[in-house]
Amino acid sequence: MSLPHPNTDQISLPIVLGVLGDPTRLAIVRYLASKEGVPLNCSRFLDLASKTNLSYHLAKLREAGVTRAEVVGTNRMITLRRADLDARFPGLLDSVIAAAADDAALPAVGGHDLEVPV
Amino acid sequence: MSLPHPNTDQISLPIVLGVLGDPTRLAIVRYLASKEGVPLNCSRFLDLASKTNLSYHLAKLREAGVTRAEVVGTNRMITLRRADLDARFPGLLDSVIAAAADDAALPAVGGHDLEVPV
DNA sequence: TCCTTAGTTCAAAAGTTATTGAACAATTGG
DNA sequence: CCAATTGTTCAATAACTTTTGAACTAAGGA
Repeated sequence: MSLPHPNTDQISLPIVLGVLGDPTRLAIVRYLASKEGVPLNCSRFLDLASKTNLSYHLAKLREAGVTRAEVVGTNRMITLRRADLDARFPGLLDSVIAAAADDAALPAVGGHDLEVPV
Repeated sequence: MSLPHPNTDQISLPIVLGVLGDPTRLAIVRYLASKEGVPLNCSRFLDLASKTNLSYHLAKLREAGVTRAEVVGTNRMITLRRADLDARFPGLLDSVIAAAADDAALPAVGGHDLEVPV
């Protein structure tokens, strides 16, 4: 079973901007960008919001085409749709991430760094 | 008498993104960008919304730090805060404008091209 | 001075988004 | 099978945003 995602040409600029105009979601994107390539499950974002609320924000990001969620067992592995966003809106994601990186007012995520237990 | 504007370091990324995540405001910004350097008065945007509603959207853009409004007689002359936005969020405005340029779903503005009667 | 033009403000209504807790479903491990 | 883990859905509420019309202010021109 898989979750609904827009395809690349359906990604809309105002919707993407609107979705990124929320500090919680911006923090999620920033964290995904900092671990780019590594699929993360939802619980990695629990310092940002409650489980229910995260489900809501992650659905918004997915429906806007910003993230992709793959079902793996009971997990949803989440990645940034970097290639699709770069194709559709060149430079946008990079400038947003760079701007978010030095915005002290944004909530931070992280600490428990155990993505691949060696 | 002058209108309140945030100064450059007060411009916030989520607020800017949120403000741009509205098709009417994105169309305003796109039009300002297409006439960059030329200050435009509010009535130039009347194909996008009613006068009252424009006042609302233009205030949002101004309060977010995206535009500057200068009072000249009974007019408010509006410009993009390009230098400030570029300083604060390098590349962001350009990528948004470029993306908006080829988004057919966005409302268009223009036609009556009489900014400087020659 | 009076009229017009340009834009704002206000209050109300309508619509949308965010947040919550309780209940649910699906998978995995013991 | 049972329990735990992971995440969703639902309904309710709270909080914000958008849109509207009527009333207003302030400047400029006749």
